[in-house]
Amino acid sequence: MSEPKNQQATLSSDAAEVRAQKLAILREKIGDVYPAHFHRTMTNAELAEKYEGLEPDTETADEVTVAGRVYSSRNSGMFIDLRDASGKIQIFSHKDTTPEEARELLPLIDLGDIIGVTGKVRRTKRGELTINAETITMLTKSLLPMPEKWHGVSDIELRYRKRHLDIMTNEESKLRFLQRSKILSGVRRFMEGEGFLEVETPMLQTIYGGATADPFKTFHNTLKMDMYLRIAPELYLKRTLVSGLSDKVFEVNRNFRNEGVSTRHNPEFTMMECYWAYADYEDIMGLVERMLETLALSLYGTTEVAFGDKVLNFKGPFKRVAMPDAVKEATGIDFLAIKTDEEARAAAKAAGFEVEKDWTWGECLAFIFEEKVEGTLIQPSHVTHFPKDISPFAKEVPGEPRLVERFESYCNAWEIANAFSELNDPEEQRRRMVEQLEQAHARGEKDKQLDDEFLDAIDQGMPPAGGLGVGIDRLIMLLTNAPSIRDVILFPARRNKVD
RNA sequence: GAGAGCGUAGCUCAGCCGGUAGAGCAACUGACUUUUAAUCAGUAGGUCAUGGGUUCGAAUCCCAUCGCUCUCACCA
Repeated sequence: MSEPKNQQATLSSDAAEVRAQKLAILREKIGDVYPAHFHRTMTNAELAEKYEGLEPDTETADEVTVAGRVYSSRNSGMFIDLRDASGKIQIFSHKDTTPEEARELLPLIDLGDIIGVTGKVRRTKRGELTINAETITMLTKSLLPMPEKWHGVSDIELRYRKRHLDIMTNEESKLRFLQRSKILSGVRRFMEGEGFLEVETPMLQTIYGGATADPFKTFHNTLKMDMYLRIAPELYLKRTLVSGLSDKVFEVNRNFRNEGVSTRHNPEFTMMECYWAYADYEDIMGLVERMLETLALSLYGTTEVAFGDKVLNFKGPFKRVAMPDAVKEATGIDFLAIKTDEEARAAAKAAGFEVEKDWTWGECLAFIFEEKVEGTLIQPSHVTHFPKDISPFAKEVPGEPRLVERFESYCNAWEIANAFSELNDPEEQRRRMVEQLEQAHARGEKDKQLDDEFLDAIDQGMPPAGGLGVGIDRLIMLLTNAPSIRDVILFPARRNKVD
């Protein structure tokens, strides 16, 4: 709708009004409803662990202080389930054990409020670890109702727009974001274990490059110039490699691409890129295998990971297949026997593929690969020997100059990694970048410029190296059984909505 | 960008061969009191996304707009 509705509308619902009234009463009664200082003696999980062996129907003299959000309330507040990030604890308030002053607060406490409780620990005869409340401290009054307690928030739009409600009420969602953090730190730990140094390179760039994608453009006021959010860190990481700071560098950070949004694409996404001097693309294959295996093991204790109705096995070594071989097997077309672009197009056309009339041999090969092979690559596998035409930063395969030492790792038919033996011949690099630039300009991409600073660094001499990029969000999807990239990004890109 | 589908109470959902809006949870009032989605009785809550049209009558049919989802395209 074009006219924004009054924001007050959401607050005027009964539940919210009642909460506002309760807040006013609380302010009158206890003063500060949002106190700055409160210290718990332990988390709910620590409490559960400490008293794991406490028998049912047993009281202790141990006094503890806990804090958390009220998730449910039974018997008019006599039983309250309090949750902090670590877990749940039951609070018991009864006239025999809880002073009048604390019990007076109970009618003013709503689901979703954050409270602190001090009292003695016991386990009820039903086996529930419980604190007999002696003091109750209001820490935060919630002015909005909690989502339905049994189903949580299931409206997909709400789950993405109000992620706090999603995580608050959906255990699966909470777990997935915990796993995301674990995977991210796992990637860093793995790379450091392999001897890589984490570095940070610019996200704001004056010349964008390192991939083919539309950038986000912005403007620097003081420098008075256009800048771009990076589409890849590649060129800066290579300049770092030239420096000799480390022979193994990596970066985990956001890339930005001004393109389509889908279940597998978010305009900003997390990429891990690394460059390894004196290594080649085959060394990188081993690195990818070790990394995925390590991550799966750290999450599940096994390399077998459920995804939808499939089971993905990340145990290395992965299957390896050269792109021309894969295409030959799938279609019978032997690209290595085809000499010219024209013959390649004719062969593709004869096999029923619609090819553009200016496509090269390599473009035809890659197209047929995507059409016929990509979708079959369910278990983790490496596809090697890419056409040079679509790989401006990779070294030629000795004896077959139309192919390069490049591989992409696939899983569940998605590309999850892209790696090459990095081109370090300055003259060849310049030729290919000029060619790429001309193609970009021909496409109407007029902002694309030649990165002279990068070429200058390559002129200085970059050691032979293997390089790798891993799409971390997709990797997380695979490792956490998430059907959409929005399920693994806390706040995925949304259209603005005024309601 | 194209196609298909969806949008009903704070939340989860019924109702959709057109006859004037319903349940559960949450809320409120009361009862009960060692519960585990507590229970019982009652109350309140909706411009059925928005705007138009067809009709005696529209949540329901049609059109447009907004938002979302999926598929495709672009792209990894």
